Amino acid sequence: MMKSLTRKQQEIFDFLLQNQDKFPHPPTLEELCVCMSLKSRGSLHTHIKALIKENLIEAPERKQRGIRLTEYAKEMINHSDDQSSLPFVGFIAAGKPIEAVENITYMTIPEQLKTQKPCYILKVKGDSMLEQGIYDGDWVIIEQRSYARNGEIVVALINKAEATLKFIEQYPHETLLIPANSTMEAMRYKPEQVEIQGVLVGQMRSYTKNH
Amino acid sequence: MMKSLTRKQQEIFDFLLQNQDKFPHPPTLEELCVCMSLKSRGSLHTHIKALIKENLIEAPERKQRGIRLTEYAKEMINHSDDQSSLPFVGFIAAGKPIEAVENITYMTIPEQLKTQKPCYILKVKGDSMLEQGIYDGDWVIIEQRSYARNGEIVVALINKAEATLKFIEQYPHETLLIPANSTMEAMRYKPEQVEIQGVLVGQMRSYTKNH
DNA sequence: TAATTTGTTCTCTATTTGTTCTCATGTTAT
DNA sequence: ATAACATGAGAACAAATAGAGAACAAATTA
Repeated sequence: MMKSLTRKQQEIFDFLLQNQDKFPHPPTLEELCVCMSLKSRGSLHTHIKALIKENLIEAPERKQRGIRLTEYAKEMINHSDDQSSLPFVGFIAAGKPIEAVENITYMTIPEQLKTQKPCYILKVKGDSMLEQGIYDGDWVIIEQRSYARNGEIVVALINKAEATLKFIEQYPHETLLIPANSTMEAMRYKPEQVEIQGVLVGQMRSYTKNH
Repeated sequence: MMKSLTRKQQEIFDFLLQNQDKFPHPPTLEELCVCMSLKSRGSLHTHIKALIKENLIEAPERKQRGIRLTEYAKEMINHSDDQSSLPFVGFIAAGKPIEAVENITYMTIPEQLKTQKPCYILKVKGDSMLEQGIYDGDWVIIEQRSYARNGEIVVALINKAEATLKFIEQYPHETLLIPANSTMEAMRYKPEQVEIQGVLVGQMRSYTKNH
């Protein structure tokens, strides 16, 4: 996240973050040049391009409406010191690795849906937990944890390759991963094949749009 | 949401917002020109057209004296301070009135689970929406609304006595309330027996505790 | 009815702004 | 030392924005 910002790029980004409310209108390149003590719009623009590439600044596409931060960028400050929000990190579909999203976004989550420990959010693809009331497109809140009790629903990594969301039953020589869908079979593994990546603690669904 | 106005457009819109009470009649283009220090009505009109396109100003349709803000624009200032918490007001169980809680509590809800309009939160008792993935103990986010489209899930008040959460189908002489549970029957009412109190827009479930 | 006001469209022009270039100067790492 | 990179200046270009003024038709007023 925010891997490769140059010193100057960081400086410009910080300035925009701190002064976003102070501009009546989003600043133009010319105005920013003055603030940054630059004499050339062109120079500034190369930095702006880099910030656009990092999804921190809106791409204006030649529109003359000033330099404005993206929602993503604004989230960074809002949620950096705020413990009511959790990161939405990717998608989970039974049998595939977790598909990480390119830009992590944050969602404000009610206290009742999370735990004291670190949690993150995944979006469910597929119907393997249908009978547990977890549908395609639902969000799930996962507590980051490497162990589980029998009967909990876990994010399990199988053979270090496939991720899945299933009930878990662990016995000395066998680990069962059980979908809540009667059309699917329970899967049996040796304990060392299954790595627990987290435990389901909450679930959410929107009935309005496709997010 | 007011995506991107030009500087001049923003300036004009701001002026109208701040001075909407000060004009005995809605201002004419000529009067606005004076306020904005413009010499040409035509120039101003292009900006006005842009604001009309953004649904911030009513189109006067050649009527004279017609520059006025839309309801949408007026809402924007009222709802500019949107907070992300919604009130948890009570329990809903099929066939009983909504059971209000004594102390209303507030839950912070992610943007993705609500709408622009006022919403509130209920907790579900019972299994009448089981096959829609809404379980006993789930929270539901309800948009306060007195009408619904067929196929939406609504909070319906029957005979001014019983509240329930069901699919709705409305026909000229009959209103159907359909549970998503194949062991239960659809219920048929006369339209005047059914009062819509809200529409389901989101759902949440905790897997950890009993709240 | 006639005169005036007002909204609307049009053309023309000027300025601002984002964007892309080239060139030059440092700094850092291999 | 060489290459790679970060940084900055400035020129040049195209598109977006902005304003002036003329002309016209509908609405309003006298």
